[in-house]
Amino acid sequence: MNKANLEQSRKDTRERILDAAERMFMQNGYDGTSMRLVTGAAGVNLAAANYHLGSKEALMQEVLRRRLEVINQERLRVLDEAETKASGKPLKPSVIIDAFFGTLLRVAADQKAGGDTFLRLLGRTITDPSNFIRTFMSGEYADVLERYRQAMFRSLPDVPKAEIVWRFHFMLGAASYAIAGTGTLQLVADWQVDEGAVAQNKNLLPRLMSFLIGGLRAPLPQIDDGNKTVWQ
Amino acid sequence: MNKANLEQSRKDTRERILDAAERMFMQNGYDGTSMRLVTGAAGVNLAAANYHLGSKEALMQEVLRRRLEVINQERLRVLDEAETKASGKPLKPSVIIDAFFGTLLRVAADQKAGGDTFLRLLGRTITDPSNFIRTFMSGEYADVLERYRQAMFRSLPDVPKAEIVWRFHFMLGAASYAIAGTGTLQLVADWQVDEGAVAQNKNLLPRLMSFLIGGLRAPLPQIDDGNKTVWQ
DNA sequence: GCTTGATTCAAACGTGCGTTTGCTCCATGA
DNA sequence: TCATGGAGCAAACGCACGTTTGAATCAAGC
Repeated sequence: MNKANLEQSRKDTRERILDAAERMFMQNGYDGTSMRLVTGAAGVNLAAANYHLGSKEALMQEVLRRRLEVINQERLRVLDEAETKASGKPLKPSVIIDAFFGTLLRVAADQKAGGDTFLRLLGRTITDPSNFIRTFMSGEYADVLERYRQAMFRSLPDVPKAEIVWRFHFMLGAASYAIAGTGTLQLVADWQVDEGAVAQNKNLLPRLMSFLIGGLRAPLPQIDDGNKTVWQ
Repeated sequence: MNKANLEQSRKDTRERILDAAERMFMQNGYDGTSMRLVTGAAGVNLAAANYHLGSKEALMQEVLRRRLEVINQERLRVLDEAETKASGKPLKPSVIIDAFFGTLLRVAADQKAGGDTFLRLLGRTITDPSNFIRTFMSGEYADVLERYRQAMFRSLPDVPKAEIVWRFHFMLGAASYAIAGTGTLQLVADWQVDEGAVAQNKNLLPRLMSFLIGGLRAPLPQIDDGNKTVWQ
């Protein structure tokens, strides 16, 4: 075995662990997934997971990081591109929303394998209670969220910033639940029948986009502080 | 000790376990919560949980059931009342949405204690991967979902039913994430500062309602099957 | 040919888990 | 007065967990 093959072999084991972990975490959640389950699914020795990844927490972080890195860099790139094209003018809300949520679904659909699995893992992880996951995700998203927040503020100068933040939260929730693919309440009958249904489903993105933009542009509610501006 | 006091004592222990479990499950998730943690927080003996509730799974189900029962019965009552008042005519979408999500928040806000804790637990449980929770929740929601689905279909006769189901899913996601109170991405700075913030926050409901109705009434997306109807 | 260092592996470590076991306590009612 | 049975309790059960250990394996480099 030459050096390249050795390198390949090492990489294979590590990535097989990551791929299996992604699948198991998606299906069973973090606490519901054991190292034995992961290494069993990956077809490697139990100790290999700790050897290559360090710990269960580090394994989870790497599962999330390796894909979020690609997605969030692309999110920044697309936003940069849109702002360059707009040459200083504020972006339309729909452009920002598509750059954020559309990029997520497009990148996931592009991945050779695991894109769909990751989407559903992400949809569940976003509400995970465990502390180290919340901390890690905050860090991974910090830059992207700050840039998109500013873009939204510029895009909607007449809307109170608190209102924008709230609606961004609602959008995140709607998108997360949809890509999680199967919440507790299985309303869409053919969900989870096909493993690759979420990312492959080309109808999800336009459906989601319509809903999100509709929600974002809805008339502002009447709030205690007397703000009655209609958002249009 | 007379019969009434015995009864009271029995009830107290059982309910203290349920209250503590509700709090711990909300904070740590189902798998992340141990029976020792629950009974410790409740100030009762470890064996008391199995004695009064049977098992950890049964404990979780009872935590959810005792509040969902009240909420879902009220949801049915409010919908019945609205349909009676409409005397056969289809309801407005906003009325249906308020009957579903508004009732949830109002009932939770009414509860003397634990309403807010339960809301956040519910927001997280709705994406829980574990099988027995999904099965249980499906059963608990079956009647309510069927009634509301039919009401929505009648309310929007020109909109494809598949589209209505999708948008109901989006709404569920937006609401769940918002009431979970703290997702991984903490956009709203003052969230989770105050234990009673969600249910007490009178501004959440109007904000959520505006967003949901805006999303529900958004123009229909262009779908592969060529449907271009605008939903208005 | 032999050392080196990275990888694999079976086995074990200690710990925390859900649950069960007997025992004690004590109000109840015949 | 005393048997009855619900409730509380300390202790233990067997098991699965994350992690570590130390030996075995093997290509690479001198």
